[in-house]
Amino acid sequence: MEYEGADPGTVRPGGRTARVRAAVLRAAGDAMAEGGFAHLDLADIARRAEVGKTTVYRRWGSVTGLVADLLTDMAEQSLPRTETGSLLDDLKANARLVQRTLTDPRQGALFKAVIAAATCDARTAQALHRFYETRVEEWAPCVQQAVARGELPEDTDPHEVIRAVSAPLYYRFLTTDGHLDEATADRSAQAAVAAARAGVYTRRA
Amino acid sequence: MEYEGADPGTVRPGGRTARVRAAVLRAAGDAMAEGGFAHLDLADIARRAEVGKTTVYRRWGSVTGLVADLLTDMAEQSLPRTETGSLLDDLKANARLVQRTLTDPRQGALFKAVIAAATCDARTAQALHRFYETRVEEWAPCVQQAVARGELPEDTDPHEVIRAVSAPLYYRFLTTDGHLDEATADRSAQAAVAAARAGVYTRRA
DNA sequence: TCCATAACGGGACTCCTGTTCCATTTGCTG
DNA sequence: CAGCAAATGGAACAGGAGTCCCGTTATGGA
Repeated sequence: MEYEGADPGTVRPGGRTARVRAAVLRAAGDAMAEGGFAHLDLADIARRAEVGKTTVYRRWGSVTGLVADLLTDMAEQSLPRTETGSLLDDLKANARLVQRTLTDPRQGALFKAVIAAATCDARTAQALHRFYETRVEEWAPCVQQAVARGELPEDTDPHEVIRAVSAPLYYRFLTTDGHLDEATADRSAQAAVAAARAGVYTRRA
Repeated sequence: MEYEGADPGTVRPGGRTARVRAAVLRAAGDAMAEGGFAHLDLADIARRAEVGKTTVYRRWGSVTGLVADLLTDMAEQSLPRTETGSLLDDLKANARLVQRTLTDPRQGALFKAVIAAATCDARTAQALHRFYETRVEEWAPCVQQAVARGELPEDTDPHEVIRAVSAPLYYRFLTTDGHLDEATADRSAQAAVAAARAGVYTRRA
């Protein structure tokens, strides 16, 4: 009577298991970028990954489960952050990074699909939240430095400022057909700085 | 040889056809609010609406097509706007309206599903864009009045300001698990005002 | 190196989504 | 109010997504 509840892939995570996971996650990303969330089919992903259909169903169970795993994988690979010494420039760099990501054909489609998946399943939503939490955490220091330099009020919430930079870009990305250009990215950084300076993001406000 | 390309429901839009459309759209809204976009099944919607499954497939064809129709229907029913004479108060009212909508269990789930559907299909995305365009258009006047009063720079883009109010709320709604409260709504209004005053949303900026 | 078994892969099977056909109902027009 | 055809609805059908079974492969530990 062993532990039968152990998820497949957790007892022997190395070798073939790891290769299969990498291939499937890659294939899932490709499929989402090409067809979007709705047309996603686990059998097709298995074919792309040159892996048995049964394996995909056994290890991930559903499309949303697979996306959740993909998101935890994405959260682990972090991107380098700039460090210019100026809050506005740092936030502009962040905004342009987001803008480039969402504008890129493959990445943009991928993010759309991932967001769609997260709205359909609680576990996937948690994975998405964690992904953005790590991204926000990575960029928070540049706000903290601005606070230390006296550019911003003492009790400014760094996370809120970083989120304020991304928010307009994602909002445009999802709810308008206007294209996201660099000027838009710069505006969102400027807006975040203006609001932060005005003390909107202080914790006690 | 008549016009065979005419979509079903367009030649005799009255009577039964209209009743069927209303029943199906209502059922679609219910289904989306309950199960989310992924578990959406046209046969189930037909059952809820007490309508033949064939009818739903013939008139709307797919889940995304149905959502697109639902969105044009939603865009037509407009909500009343406040008129307080103060930009900040107007925008706070707008922000709280959005916050209440997204927080409401049924409406919130519905919007999640609708956004998910829009990421999967170009036609549905267009319908979603038009929906937000009309909403933004409705609220733009209060920004224009603020410009007229001299509260904001001359060439401020009113649409951008309204979008700036909603953006943080939607961003939180989709990418974090933090709950949307009135304080958050007020902050987004304050941030929009601060940025607008700083001239971030002027057209030539 | 060798063994126990975790993990994979193929194929058959089931159920459900979406399509097609045709009879019936019911708007619209004269 | 009468008739034509638009629109609906039921039933049968087809195709594909997801499950199950069991033999095969190869991992991790001794």
